[in-house]
Amino acid sequence: MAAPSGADGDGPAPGVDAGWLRAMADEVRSFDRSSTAERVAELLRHRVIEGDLAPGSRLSEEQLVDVLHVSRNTLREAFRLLTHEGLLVHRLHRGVFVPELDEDDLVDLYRLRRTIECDVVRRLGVLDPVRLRPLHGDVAAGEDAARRGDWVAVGTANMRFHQHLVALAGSRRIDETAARLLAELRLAFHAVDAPQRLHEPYVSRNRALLDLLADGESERAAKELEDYLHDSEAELLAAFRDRPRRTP
Amino acid sequence: MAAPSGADGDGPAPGVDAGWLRAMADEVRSFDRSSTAERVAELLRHRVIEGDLAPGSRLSEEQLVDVLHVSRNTLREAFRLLTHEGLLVHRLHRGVFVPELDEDDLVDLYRLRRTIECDVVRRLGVLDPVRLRPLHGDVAAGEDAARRGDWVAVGTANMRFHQHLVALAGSRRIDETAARLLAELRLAFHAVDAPQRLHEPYVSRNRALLDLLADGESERAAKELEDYLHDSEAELLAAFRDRPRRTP
DNA sequence: ACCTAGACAGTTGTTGAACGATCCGACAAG
DNA sequence: CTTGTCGGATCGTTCAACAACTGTCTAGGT
Repeated sequence: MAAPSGADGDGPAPGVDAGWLRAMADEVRSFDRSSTAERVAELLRHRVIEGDLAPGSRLSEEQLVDVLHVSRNTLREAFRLLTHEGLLVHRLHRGVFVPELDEDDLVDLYRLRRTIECDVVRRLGVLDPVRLRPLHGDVAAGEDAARRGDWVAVGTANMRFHQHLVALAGSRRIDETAARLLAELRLAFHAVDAPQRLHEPYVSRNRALLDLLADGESERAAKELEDYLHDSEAELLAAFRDRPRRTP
Repeated sequence: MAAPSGADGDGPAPGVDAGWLRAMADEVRSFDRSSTAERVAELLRHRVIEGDLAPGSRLSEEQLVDVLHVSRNTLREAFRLLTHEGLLVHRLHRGVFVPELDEDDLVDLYRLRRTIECDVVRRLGVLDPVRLRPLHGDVAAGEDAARRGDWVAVGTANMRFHQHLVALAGSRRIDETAARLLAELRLAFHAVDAPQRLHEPYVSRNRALLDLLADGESERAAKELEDYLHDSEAELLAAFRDRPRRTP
C-alpha cells in the first residue's frame, strides 16, 4: 500500500504518508456521516437486537415520535432501514412490528449461514496469523464470560467470532450479508431465551475451529464448521419447540 | 407443505385445495399490496437495471417529483429502498446517484457470487426433474436470443438462469441475496457495454451445467460453475479495463 | 343465539410547504 | 498558486393536514 503519488492525480502532497490520509478520511466519515434517520435506526437496532422489544410487538409511529423527538417522516425512514435488515417487518396500513420468526425462518437462516460461513472457511488459504487476532480475542472473551456464567455475553462473543470469521474473506458484501443474517439470528435467540443451552457448547468448539484455522487446515475446519452449524441449528430448533409461549 | 387446518386457527375451509388459496392470495397481494413508494421504486429499479440511467448520474428529487407526481417524502422512501438494494448510492447532502462500480466492486461481487452459487450447487442432491424446468426454459431462451444475435436478451436469459439456479436451494434469503447480487452485476454489465463478449460464451456453458445437474452430478457441476464464474469475472474485468470512458 | 352489514375510532399513507444546513463553484485576496 | 469568502442550488428535517385503510363495536335480520 505504498502511495504512488500520481495515482489519483489530485494530490501533489509530496512526502505525505497515504496511510494518514485514509485513516483521517475514515474518521471524518464516521463523525458526520450519519443522518438523523440513521441515528434513530441505530438506536432502534440496538433495542431490537438486545431483545428489549418483544417479538410481535408493534412500534407505534405516534408514540416513538414523541419519545425520540423526531418527525414522522424521519422515523419512517429509520423504519425502512431496519425493515431491509430484517429486524422489523412492515405491514401496510398496520405499522411496523418486531418479527416473529417461525421454524421455517430458522431453517432458512441456517441454510444461508452454512452456505456463507462454510464456503468462506473452505476458501481460506494460508493466512497471516495477525488476521486471526480478532478471532482469538472473541474466543477468549467467550471463555471468560462462560467462566462467569454470563451466557448472554457468551452469545455476544459468539456472534462476534462468526462475524470476524467471515470477515477473513475480505469482502464487503459478504460482511454485510453475514451481519444481516446474524442480526436476525439474535432475534431467534431472544425468542427462545435459553442462552446457556444455546451458547455454552460452542465456546470450546470455537476454540477448536480457531486452532484448525491457525494450522491452515481450511478443509477440515470447513467440515467441522458444517457439523457445528448443524448441531447449533438442531439445538435452536429443539429449544424453539419447547419455548414458553404467550398465547397457546 | 400440506396445510394443517389448525395451524392458524382461522380457516375452517374443509376440502379446499390449498394451492388455489395460495395463488389467489398472491394475486390479491400483487394488486394492492404495494405502497406508492414501492411502485415508484419498482419503476426506478427497472430504469436502472435496464441501463437507461447512466452510472454516475444524479437523480434529482425536484425533477423526479415533477415527473412522477409524487411528494418528495414518498420519493425519498423509494430512494431508500433502492439504496439498500445497491442500485443507488446515497451521499449525504448531495443526493442519490447511480453507482459507478470499480474493479474492486466487481471482484467483490464475484466473490460473493461464487460463494453462493457454487455452494448451492454443491449441496444439491438428486432432484426432481420438474424443478429443472425453469432452467431449461432459460437456457433455450438464451440459445434462441444468441441465434438472433440479440446479446442483451442473452444477458437477461443468463441472469434468469442463475436466479433460477440458486432458487433450487429453496431458501427465501438466498434468493433475495442472489437477486441483489445479480441486480448490481447488471449495473456492471451496462457500464462496460460489450454484451456479446460478456454473454455469448456462456450460453453453451449454461447448457453443459444444466446437463450435469440433470445427471445429478452436483460435485462436478459445482466445479464447472467455479471455473465458469472465474472466467466470467476475468472477462468482465478485462472488458472493464478497455471500456470507453467519459472523462479520461 | 348466531351471523352480517355498516358505522366508528385509531393508525398509517401521502401530500405540500417551509426553514435551516450543507455542498459546490466562482471570485477575490494574500 | 493557495487560501478565504460568498451565493446559488440542493438536501435534511419538520410540521400540519387530509385521505385511505384496519380492526372493533353495534344494530339489525334470521
